[in-house]
Amino acid sequence: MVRTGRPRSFDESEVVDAATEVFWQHGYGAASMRRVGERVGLLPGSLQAAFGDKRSLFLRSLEHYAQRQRAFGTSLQDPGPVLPRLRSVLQQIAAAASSDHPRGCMLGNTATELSDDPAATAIVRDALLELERSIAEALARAQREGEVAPAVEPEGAARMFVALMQGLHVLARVTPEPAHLRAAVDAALAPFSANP
Amino acid sequence: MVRTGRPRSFDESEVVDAATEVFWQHGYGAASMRRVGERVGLLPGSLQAAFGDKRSLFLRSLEHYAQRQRAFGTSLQDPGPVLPRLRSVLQQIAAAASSDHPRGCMLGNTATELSDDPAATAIVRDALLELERSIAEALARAQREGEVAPAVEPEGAARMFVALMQGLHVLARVTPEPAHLRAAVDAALAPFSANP
DNA sequence: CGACTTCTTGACTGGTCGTACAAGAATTTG
DNA sequence: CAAATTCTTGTACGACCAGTCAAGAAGTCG
Repeated sequence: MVRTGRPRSFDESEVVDAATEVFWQHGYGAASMRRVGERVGLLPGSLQAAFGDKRSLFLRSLEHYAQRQRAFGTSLQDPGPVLPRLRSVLQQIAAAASSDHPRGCMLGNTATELSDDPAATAIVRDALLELERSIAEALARAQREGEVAPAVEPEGAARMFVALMQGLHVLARVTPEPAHLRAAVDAALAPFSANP
Repeated sequence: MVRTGRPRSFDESEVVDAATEVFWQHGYGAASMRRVGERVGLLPGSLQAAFGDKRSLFLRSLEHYAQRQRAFGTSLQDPGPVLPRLRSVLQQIAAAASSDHPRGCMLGNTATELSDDPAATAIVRDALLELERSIAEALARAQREGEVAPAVEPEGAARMFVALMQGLHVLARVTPEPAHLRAAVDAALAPFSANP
């Protein structure tokens, strides 16, 4: 069955990209369909026809964001030391404190704003659980290779790191000085190294 | 100068209490003045006359919330072991995961939603900094008394705990099982005890 | 009691929002 | 070329919102 009729004048994935930016920056409630439309040169009607209602477009943007986040989790599985990579990502989050308009993590933002929406929370939960698993596996491997102290319990530690990441995103919004948060990162990582 | 005229028919602090509940639960954008008014039996006009615009009422509610939070910080200064008290508050946050409608921490919620509002972020920043100082002082004292391991750096550790608290609030919104988060709490606290 | 002040009421304004819809434009199929 | 199909356009609708305001209600002071 070949699709007939007038073809789309826009690239669907570009619109999802733009919508993700808008929802990420402003949140679900404060972002309007008109704003998303203006950003890509589309009128309300076209958006509705192509993506359905606002919530549908948001959920699609959230999935898109979650998909991008998976890249970090899989990169942790690459061979080599794990703690420096963990430190790097935490410090990147802390560094957002010096940004003019830190926008946090869209997963955490959504958890905060839309905790009553089952579909949204499911996407967030799945993405964070997957990240947690990736970190736990990487920590377990690093432990076997002698990088991480034997006393560490990888699963609990991974959950702690996920919570810490979300907390740093929140604090980066109100902390003017990134060094402040880097101290928290150092304190969290200090007990993990096998070499005292 | 005695105030004349018709007296207020409502208790101002009761309205602030109610407004705090509404803003805490729904956030700034999703809460309406009418909703706050209905909760205490006031019409829009009365609210405006008594508290000014919506943002003023919100900032007052946020200050009210921050003031209540200070109680925990000062309670940490009481003599006696510190780590059990720290564990207790973290586990209480984790326990919110089993609540029907976890509403997180109003400070973190505000940081996420209103990071562009200077007055709001200032209140959040001050409250979290004060909490951080309280934790750092308590940790330093516990360290002198042999409860906390000597290798711990109290200031960095305090910042880490504040971040962890905010992160747990976020995760509690999407995590159905509190035990999941309690494992993160245990992992965070494990390296702090002086007795291995 | 009466003048004065403050508060409450309830309607109203201007604006934004999500969404629906009808008419025209563009493309494919027969 | 003509019919069918799909997309774009622009407008319109109903709902909700923050904030305003005038008129009446309820007190206090002289």
